[in-house]
Amino acid sequence: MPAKDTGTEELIKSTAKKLFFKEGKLHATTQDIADAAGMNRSAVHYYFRTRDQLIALVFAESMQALSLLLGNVMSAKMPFRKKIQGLIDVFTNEMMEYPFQEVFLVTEINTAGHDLVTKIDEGPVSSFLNEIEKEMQLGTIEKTDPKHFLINLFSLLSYPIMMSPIYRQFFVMNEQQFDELIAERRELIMRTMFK
Amino acid sequence: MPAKDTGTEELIKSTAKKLFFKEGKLHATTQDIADAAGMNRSAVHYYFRTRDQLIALVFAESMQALSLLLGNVMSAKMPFRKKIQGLIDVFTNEMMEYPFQEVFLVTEINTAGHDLVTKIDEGPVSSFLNEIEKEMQLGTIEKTDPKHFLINLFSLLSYPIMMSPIYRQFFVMNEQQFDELIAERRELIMRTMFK
DNA sequence: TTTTTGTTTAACAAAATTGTTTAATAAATT
DNA sequence: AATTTATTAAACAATTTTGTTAAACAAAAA
Repeated sequence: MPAKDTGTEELIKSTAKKLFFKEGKLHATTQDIADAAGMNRSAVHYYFRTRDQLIALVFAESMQALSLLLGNVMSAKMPFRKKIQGLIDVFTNEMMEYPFQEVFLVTEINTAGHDLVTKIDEGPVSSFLNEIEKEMQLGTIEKTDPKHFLINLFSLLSYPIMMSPIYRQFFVMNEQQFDELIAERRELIMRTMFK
Repeated sequence: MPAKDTGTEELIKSTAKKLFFKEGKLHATTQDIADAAGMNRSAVHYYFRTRDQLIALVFAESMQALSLLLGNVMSAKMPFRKKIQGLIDVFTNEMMEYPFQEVFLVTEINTAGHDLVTKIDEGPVSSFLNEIEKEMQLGTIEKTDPKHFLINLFSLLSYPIMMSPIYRQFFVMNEQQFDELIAERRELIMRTMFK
């Protein structure tokens, strides 16, 4: 027998993620996925039974990965400023690779009603909120609900990238020009968040 | 004959918008729309022929409406600060009513490849960018590419609302609590954009 | 070599979604 | 009142998408 080959299963998942997260094709069918992966559609069903199960898995893994990624940076032993710099770097990279991941997640929640509470570790976030609050008391950053600080940060990081198909047309820029604009933002966001 | 009744046609469109923009059900079928509008699915086809045409129309109207809404504020004869205040108010209201409108637009562009250049009036945006640049020279706001100023503004306005299903779970807040958080942001965004 | 096991595909079947046609209905016009 | 026109809905048909089954295939184990 062939040694239990995890390759194909992984290929299907990563292809699904490519279509959903990279290309923003939220309506991709199992046929679309099979085509993009260069295989028969039955393989998709063989490994994941139904489209819904594949999507549920992609959803769960996406949440887990994001949670882990952010959790690592948030709970790292670093000075606050460095941590924010880390968050900006890590999250910008993630968004550049998967611009529509969050769009997929929110749409899935809206349509299938997934429950992500069980899929994320609240710990790092809640202790990071405390850290933000301390920093506010130190006067490094403006005093508000620390949730606003986090929301602002992710807004400035995510929105421009996930909405790039709209804003690229709006500002009449090609993909490269827009990428340069995004690159400028790492420093810009840093300046905006402090002071 | 019955006087050409625009009521039903409008009802179908507004119901489609409700599903797409308000509830974020991007996969809504013609049956879903008909059900939500309380009518037979044939009516949808009678008025719009195909699902694609209905969606194309909803897309175009959405772009037009947004363009008009923002254009009006941007080209209003007001001091700069007032104009930003106006943008914040108008856009927050729009987002509160249709949280997933932009998600719909970007997904449509990704899947159907709509071309929105023809659907928006570039004039107001480009002259508003000039106005932002002048303000930067006056020193009211930080000096960068004025596009960043606009992108920052819309990021802070849109993202938290369109991602609320995720962040509400993230921060363990119910709908009302989150709405209060959003309400606080009008002033917060104003403070963030200036200084 | 021949089993056994896991993988891939083709063929089939079922379900969901879309689109059309035709008939019924109702209101305005002639 | 008869006719025309616009609307609605039921019935039907076509297409798309999903899911299953059975056979072919390949590689490891017996």
